[in-house]
Amino acid sequence: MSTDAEQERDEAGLEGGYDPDAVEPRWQETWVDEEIYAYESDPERDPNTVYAIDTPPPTVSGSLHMGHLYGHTLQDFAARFQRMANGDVLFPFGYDDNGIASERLTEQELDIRHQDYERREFQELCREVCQEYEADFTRKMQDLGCSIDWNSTYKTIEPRVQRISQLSFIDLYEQGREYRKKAPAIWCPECETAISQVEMEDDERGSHFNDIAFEVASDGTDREEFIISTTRPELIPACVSVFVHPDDEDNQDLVGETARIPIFEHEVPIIEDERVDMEKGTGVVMCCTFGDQNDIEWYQAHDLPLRVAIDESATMTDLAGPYEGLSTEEAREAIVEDLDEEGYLRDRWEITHAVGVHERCDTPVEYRVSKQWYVEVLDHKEEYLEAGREMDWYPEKMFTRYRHWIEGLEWDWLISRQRDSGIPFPVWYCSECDHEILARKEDLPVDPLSDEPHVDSCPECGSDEFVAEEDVFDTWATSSLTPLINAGWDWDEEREEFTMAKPELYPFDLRPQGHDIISFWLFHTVIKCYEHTGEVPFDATMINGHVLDENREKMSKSRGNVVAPDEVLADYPVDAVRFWAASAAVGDDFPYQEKDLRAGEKLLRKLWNASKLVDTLAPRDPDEPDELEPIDRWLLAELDDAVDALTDQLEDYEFAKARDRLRTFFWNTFCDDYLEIAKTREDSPSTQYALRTAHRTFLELWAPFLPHVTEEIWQAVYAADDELAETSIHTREWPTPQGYEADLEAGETAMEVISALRRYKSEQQLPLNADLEAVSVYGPVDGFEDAVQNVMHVQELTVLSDEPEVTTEVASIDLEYATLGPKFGAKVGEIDAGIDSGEYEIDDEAGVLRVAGEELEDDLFDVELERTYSGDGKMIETESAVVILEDD
RNA sequence: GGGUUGGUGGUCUAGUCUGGUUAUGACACCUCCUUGACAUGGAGGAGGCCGGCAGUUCAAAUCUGCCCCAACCCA
Repeated sequence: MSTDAEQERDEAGLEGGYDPDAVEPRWQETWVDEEIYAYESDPERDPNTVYAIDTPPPTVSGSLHMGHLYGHTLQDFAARFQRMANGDVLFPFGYDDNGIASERLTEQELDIRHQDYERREFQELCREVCQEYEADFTRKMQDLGCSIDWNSTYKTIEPRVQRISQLSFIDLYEQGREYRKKAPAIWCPECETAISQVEMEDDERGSHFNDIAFEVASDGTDREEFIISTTRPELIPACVSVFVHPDDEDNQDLVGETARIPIFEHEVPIIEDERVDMEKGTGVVMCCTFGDQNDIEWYQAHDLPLRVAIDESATMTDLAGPYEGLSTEEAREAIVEDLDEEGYLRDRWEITHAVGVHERCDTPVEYRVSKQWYVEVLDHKEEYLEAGREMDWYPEKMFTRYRHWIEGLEWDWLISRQRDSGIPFPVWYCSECDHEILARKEDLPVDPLSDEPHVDSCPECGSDEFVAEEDVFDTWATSSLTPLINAGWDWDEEREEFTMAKPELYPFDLRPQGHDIISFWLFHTVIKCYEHTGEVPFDATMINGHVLDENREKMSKSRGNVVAPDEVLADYPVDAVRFWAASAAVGDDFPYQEKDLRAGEKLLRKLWNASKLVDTLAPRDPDEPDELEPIDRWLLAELDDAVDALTDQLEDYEFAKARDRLRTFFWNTFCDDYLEIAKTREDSPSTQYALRTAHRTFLELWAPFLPHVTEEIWQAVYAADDELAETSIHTREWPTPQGYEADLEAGETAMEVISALRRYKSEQQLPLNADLEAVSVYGPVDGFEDAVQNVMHVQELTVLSDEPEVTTEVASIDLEYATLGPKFGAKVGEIDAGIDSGEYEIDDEAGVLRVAGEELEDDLFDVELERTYSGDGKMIETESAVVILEDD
């Protein structure tokens, strides 16, 4: 395989056009085969010299989408730049395959039910099914040309990660940061598990508002009944009280009375509470076990009883009497019908409203009281906020999202899930006294359902009967541990402490993350790792925006505007896609645009063709002459500036700025200006040296953005005959400024003069290589005379030491407002007026401008002269030169 | 409903934190040109009251307030 590739590489030259279809897959394969991006750990290595990325693992059961492509491409820009600039880079890859999504995938693929299998068996099946998906995902990722170290991968379902997850649980437990408690929790009746707040989202659903009459059972008021409005009549059997707002004068008479529930006949108190929304319905509301979060708050605040009418699968319980066994939907219809029949239903109309649903299955959630495990977070909000402050945020403004999320936290983190697969809690309970028995760290990973606890009897009560914890961890409890997984965190039995196999990686340099999941994935990772290590796990976090469609609208399956990476890559080179990916400022959403991809393709061709030209103009490895000529020194000095600017921008993750800076400098300055001049100077050793230096540097500077085309050209032109690991452009040192000094003003002026002459030819409809008879230049172009003369085909070029015969008059006066304003303040208006009306005097002797009774020093104004040329030929003015053309 | 971020030629955008009078570039459009690589190239041109309204200031795309629109997060 690799010999084929090597052979092809040797044969590759710069003949013909650039063929990305052939070149890109060839390099992708070679890079992977020869492990160009492999990271070799050295625990002794100075952490400051390693650049490590903590890549959040994608859910493998989903297909690769533009978000994956974009996110990983951004990371790759950073990885490739850092690898060149600093040397050691870890760019790992993980697969998140222990979530509900993977379980469902396995069930579908194999047409099985997880309930029919033992937990370990089912996990084994999950692993098998996911493996195929992972292989496919890996192939697609490799097609993106990212410099991932494919030796450093992990799966969240693998035993090593299970062990780390369980270690994490035990460590937090021992620190007293976890507790098990019976409390209301958000519940998905479809998945039959508790879920956390972040897994619930709002969805607009059609429903009915029902006005239902409740009788007053006590006699403290004249009223015999009142009306409540509800969208969930099936909760009537679960009603435990009725609430009225303290400011609600119309209904004050009800407070303190007792209501009788229709059909079910049980009686409940009427209580006042300011959480009632007076604007909604009649202002009287029922409180049930549980319709929404308000019900939970009331239950806790007013010490109300529980009436559980809905079970874990959303089926009515015996409390619902005749409706027992019905689903909530069936019960809703049946109850409404019966209420209507008995005269309690007073009105009913259709509405749409926001319903909380489980994001995985879109099922409306219930609230259920159950015993669950929680991680305490509310008491450490300040510390987590401080951890966020310690990280560098790119862009900075994203920190506010993190801050607001933490400030708004109201629940501790619920980490137990009632699933049959997933990573089990390493816990048993004493069947007598409910004492918690945790597994020993050295025994992990364990599954309490098939493993025995390490004690024979309960240390509390001596009982020898144990009940295994059946619950498994929330996915985030595992996927929040990726920095620890990547660094090889583990419990060292002998030293009795946590250790890391690759301590030099931690804390990681960069954490990439989509802006929509800062609040859970990033947040959970920060707090978990912080609690385990006492350190913030990342130095910096880079928040990427979303890829929108061509009309700047969000891509979604329902809208049918999703663009698949496969389709894009079938039409465009990966390097062109990367060029597009670099177009947006990090953090901004940006549209998928074919025109940007075409612009990328054009750049690849330009780079290829310019390389071909350079190859014909100069030998590949010329010696540096003792003295560089001005035009060549000028180019290299400009190149130094570009290297400087680019290095800073890439360090700050300003990929869009770096891309534009480099493109402009390469295309306009190097190709349009310098290469045209170089064509006329190919025999000059100075130019040969500058051409090659610039060309090599350009390839290196482009390498993080365009890894394939730069490697192809580099190997064809410059690489020695050696191992690819030694010769790849991607393992080279990032360029540094060489300290060239040049007369930048003269260079700039010369380019202006050339532009002016080009414009003249264009206006005269002349070919650009047409001869010009005689040109005179007045302006600083020292050392660039030959360049101007040769490239513009000027037969006779004269540099004037004095201004040409012109009559001048003042055309306008430009004021330096930046210094004038602070100095003269309100007087500026008068000064402006004086100049406009011509009431001013320029004193050339003293170098001052007298206007509006003030004397302005010469640094405060610029006189723009209108020149009228009276000699032979045509005069062209540029910013800092005057050009005279005689051409008849 | 609350918060955050953004709104700049036809399209995408730079500039906004740190106010300074000609608002950046690319794409599309029009005109012209076979430069020793690239016509998938090159030169030039037209096109913007910087979302709206007020305010601060000698001066506002930039600062302040209100409003409109969009996205995201949270209810």
